[in-house]
Amino acid sequence: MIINTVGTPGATIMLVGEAPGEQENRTGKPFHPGAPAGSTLDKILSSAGISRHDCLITNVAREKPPGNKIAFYFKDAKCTIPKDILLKDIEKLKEDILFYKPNIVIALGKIAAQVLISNSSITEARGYIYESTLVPGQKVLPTYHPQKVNYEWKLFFTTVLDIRKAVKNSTSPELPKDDRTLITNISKLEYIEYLNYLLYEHKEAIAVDIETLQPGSHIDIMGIADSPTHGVAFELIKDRKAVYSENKELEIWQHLTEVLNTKELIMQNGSYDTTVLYLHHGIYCPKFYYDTMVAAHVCWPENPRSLAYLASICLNVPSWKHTSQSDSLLYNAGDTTNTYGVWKVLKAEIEKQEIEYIFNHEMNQIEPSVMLQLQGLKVNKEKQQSLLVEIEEELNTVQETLSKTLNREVIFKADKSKKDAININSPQQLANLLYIDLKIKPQYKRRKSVSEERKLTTNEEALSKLARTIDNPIFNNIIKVKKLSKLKTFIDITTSPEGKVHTSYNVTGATMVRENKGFVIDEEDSFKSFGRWSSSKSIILPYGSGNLQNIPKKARTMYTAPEGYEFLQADYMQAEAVVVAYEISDHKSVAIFKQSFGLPKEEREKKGLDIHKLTARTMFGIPMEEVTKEIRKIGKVVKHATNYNAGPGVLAHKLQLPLKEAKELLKKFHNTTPQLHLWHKRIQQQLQSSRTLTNLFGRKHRFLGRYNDSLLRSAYAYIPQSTVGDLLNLALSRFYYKYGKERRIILQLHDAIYVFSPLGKRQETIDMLKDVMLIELTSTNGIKYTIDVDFSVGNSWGEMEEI
DNA sequence: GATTTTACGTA
DNA sequence: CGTACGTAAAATCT
Repeated sequence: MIINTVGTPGATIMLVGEAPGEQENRTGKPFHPGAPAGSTLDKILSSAGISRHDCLITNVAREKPPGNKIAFYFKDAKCTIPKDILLKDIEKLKEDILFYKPNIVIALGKIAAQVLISNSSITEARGYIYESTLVPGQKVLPTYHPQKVNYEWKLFFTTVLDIRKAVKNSTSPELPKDDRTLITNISKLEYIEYLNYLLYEHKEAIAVDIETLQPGSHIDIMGIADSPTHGVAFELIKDRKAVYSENKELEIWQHLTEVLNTKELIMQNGSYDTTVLYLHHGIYCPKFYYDTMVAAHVCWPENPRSLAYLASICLNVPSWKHTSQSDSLLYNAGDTTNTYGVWKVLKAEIEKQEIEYIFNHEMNQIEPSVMLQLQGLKVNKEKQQSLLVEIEEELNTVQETLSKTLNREVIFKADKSKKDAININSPQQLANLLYIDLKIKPQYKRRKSVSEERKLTTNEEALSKLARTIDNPIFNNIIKVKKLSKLKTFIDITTSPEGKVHTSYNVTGATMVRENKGFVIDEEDSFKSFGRWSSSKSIILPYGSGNLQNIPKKARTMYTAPEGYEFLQADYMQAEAVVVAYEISDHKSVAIFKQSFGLPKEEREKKGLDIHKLTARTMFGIPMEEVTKEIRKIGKVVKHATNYNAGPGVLAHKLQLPLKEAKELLKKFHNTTPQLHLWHKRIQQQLQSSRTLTNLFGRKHRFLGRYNDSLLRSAYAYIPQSTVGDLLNLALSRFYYKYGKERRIILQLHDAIYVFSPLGKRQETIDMLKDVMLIELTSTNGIKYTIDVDFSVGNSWGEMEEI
């Protein structure tokens, strides 16, 4: 059946989808309201304030392709070259656009975008207005296809904003006017004049953005915007050669330094720019007050934070990111002006949401995080070497054993010259060996839902299960190999010329920049974060394994304190469990935390103040004396698992018990601690009414995913996890600004701070840490409390003892 | 060579 | 049907 354009003649908006589906084919209506995509489209339109009666609706292809596979209409797998049969439909689409003359066409999904604007990357193109390549002069705005939104519900928010933007632009057929002036050909003399103007006459903040060359992160373009409509890009390096003589460049930098030291600054991910400016030019940027990435993180933590994304939802400017390589100066000027524009919108949003406190709290963390990145951490080369030797020896022993038992050469790393050998670290080869050659009962990965396809696995969970059920040392040896090879990756690392490793701490959570072919680009698809820092490889100082928040204990031993210092670690005790206990008003647990506050370890043990013993005791209804080590462990695991709503399967795995017993344990726990389920109910109600949760510091998070169990679990974790994250980061920045000159912070590990303490000044350091870390919290129902801190010391990061 | 998948380290 | 994060190495795609 041929499905033609439907809708209200005279409508100013035309929606163009991909091809009719099953139901459309039967009913003759594109995006039939009963079909999944049609019903999602209706939800999107209504959230954007319109309905399908305000639109003309059509598809690129007018007939359902066989098997619903759109690739049927194309000559290439990427669906860019249409077959003749589709060319006829495209011609019809063109005729319809010319006949109905909509003011704006919305391209839903990549096929429509490919046909209408010759760009099939929706992630890159969406949210911007283009002139159609199919119908010259026609305005087009691409966004996600409703079916895609169906699969990835978090895209709903963005798609609605895109439609709203299209509605705003539907009052006339003209392309939006671009009133920005982007200066890219300014002489040195004019530039210095401009810098002087900024310094002496311009009153407002300025937006700054540097472009850098990799490797080395050298600044080739310096960008400044003094308003959302005026930006200046100035080139310092061209074709990898300095544009100016040393003296002239020095003169420029002197003026720049003065500007950057004096003006209030706006930046997008200024963490990167300020690190480079400080490392290469000694420029400090004391008034860097406004970061658009931080602002977006506190306003919309669940959405992307790249400048291209922010500009698409905050501004009505043309798309410019694709010019980064063809015209890097124009691109940079676009970056700075748009950063300025985005800041103005986000500033208003911060005020509207009343989250100035969280914004400033995050801005305060940038300097300490930059300091940590620049400072790095020294590796003890001798220890590193001895660890490597130790691991190699152990690996060799297991290699021999495994080769003998299998009667086959065993290797731990891909090696094309050894065709008959089996690589234990290859999931595929290992699966073949175990499940085909040795005919062992296949193990499947745990699935998130039953509809997912079953997949073979050779992960540790599967191997340890096999080791328990089948009496054969091979499984434990394989596990050993995998563990040792993994450990080796943390030890066999390159260090800087000074023998250090560096990490980039990301205040806004997930990494936002990545290096690609020597260019630093925005990471488009990672946009999570619960307010904790993440740690990743530094592009500026790329030494070490990158992430310093996941180093195994054994590998930590190669990080030793410098002469005259010791590692001192300050840890929030049971932090998340304390937050949960107060949130749910678990009076028994609260009493334990209260009584043990400030007591040393021995004292707590003497008085039996142990939260896990309490859990076990309450669950089993036995006196404290009868809680053995084993029973306490059960209490500990159950407490932990239930805090995050884990199921019986996980509990059974962790305690190595049959599923039935795990179920009974959970039942026992919930019978004795009914408050937990009640709290989960309250969270569910909040999510249903506003989709928003607020942690104890006022940090808000909107949960935009589809309302299901996975979203709920994520939500249950939010308040304890993000509150502890904010608590520690508040303490860390307080320490940095108050004691940073006397004591060096070394590491941040989510609920712990590490510092170097001079030998003989341990108590002084502890007092400083206590001063900044003991912060009073107020639970949601108004109870005030403080999470206790414990301290450990050691010569190396890996060997620390509680004191 | 680029991208995706699998596995696994930490709090 | 713990959550959050990041990286290494293998597998797969183009």
